[in-house]
Amino acid sequence: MGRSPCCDKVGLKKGPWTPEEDQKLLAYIEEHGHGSWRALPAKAGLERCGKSCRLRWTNYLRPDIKRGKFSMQEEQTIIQLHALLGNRWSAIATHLPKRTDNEIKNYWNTHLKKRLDKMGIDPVTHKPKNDAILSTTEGHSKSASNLSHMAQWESARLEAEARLVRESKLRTSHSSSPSLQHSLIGTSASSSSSSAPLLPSSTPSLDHAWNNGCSTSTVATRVSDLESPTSTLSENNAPPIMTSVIEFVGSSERGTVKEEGEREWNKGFHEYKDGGMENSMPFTSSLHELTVTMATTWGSSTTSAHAHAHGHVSEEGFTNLLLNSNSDHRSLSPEGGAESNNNCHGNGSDGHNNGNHNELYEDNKIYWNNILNLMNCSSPSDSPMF
DNA sequence: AACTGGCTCAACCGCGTTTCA
DNA sequence: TTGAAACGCGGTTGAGCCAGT
Repeated sequence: MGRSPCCDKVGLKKGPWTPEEDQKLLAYIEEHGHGSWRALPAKAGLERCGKSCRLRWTNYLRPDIKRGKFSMQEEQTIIQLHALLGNRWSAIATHLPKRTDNEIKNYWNTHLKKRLDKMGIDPVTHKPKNDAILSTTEGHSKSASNLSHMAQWESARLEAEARLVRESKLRTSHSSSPSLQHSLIGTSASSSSSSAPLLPSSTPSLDHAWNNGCSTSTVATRVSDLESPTSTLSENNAPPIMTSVIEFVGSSERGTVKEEGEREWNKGFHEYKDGGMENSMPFTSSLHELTVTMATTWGSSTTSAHAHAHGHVSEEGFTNLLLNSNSDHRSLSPEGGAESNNNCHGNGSDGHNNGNHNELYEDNKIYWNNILNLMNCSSPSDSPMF
């Protein structure tokens, strides 16, 4: 289990990539796919380690990477997901199409963290720094403390999903075209990671492959909009996930995952309830009831509701939910916090630094409403486990 | 013009996980 | 079953840029 020795080799170049190196790497991958990263540098005529090549490709050269400023919506999504998932950048990147985990991580560290800090919110815990401010709103404090629980559950959920994806890959591979099959099996089954889909050797154009890869799958659904540059679940992307969900309904494998998840969520629910959050979250006494509740709650989204009616929801639902929660005026909590979404930690946030506690409190309140709404929406039934 | 300090982000490092012989 | 190799993730670094003095 030792460290990968690839970067220890003497004579390998480090540091910034030159345009010539980029060109070589691009040309090679366009023609052959990356295959084994380890073997790639030699084959491509690069004096780099495979790891460096992979990083350069995933973070910079890939054709589907969106560069430039983050939109406000993206910022909010990052903040909300960070509150739920912590520093799981690849998982966060899953929900931000065309952004790399590295980019998100950098953006968080250089912009968002500071912004939250200025707002008086601890960027690590997402709890208000000044507890006194919230002392009159015990519910929010409890919400804050329970958030870490939620994050743990979400982690468990993601892991369960990853298992599901892993299984689905194996399953779908039997019915997929050989090239895609190669692509799916060839990727790592790691929960949060997989390399970019391998390109069929006959693929004439890289862009073409990226744009059409999904269509060759048995899952014709194009969820390529959800593709995330680096990511894990995203790359395998929604299609495999959805496939697995569809295929596993009623199957024993799915049942296993479901049971696991059910136990976790039941456990979580009790902790959650003990924490006084039962009013903020549509937990119900039975999974069926929960599903129905969520389907009803999500009535505004046909897709989501439909998915819930079948007991599962794809990643897409979660992402859309995040994004929609920023733009529409759904009010899922009694306070209707979603209505104020757009200003709490976006552009307007910097205007709240002057120590006005009322304003700060309002900011925090809105902020937490957002997160709680998010949790409402991305709650258990969101998971394929259900 | 020169210096300084802060900021940004590409790239590296080290570790944990997964794969495979 | 085991251990080495390969891979991917998150934390960290440092070169380059820019604004302020």
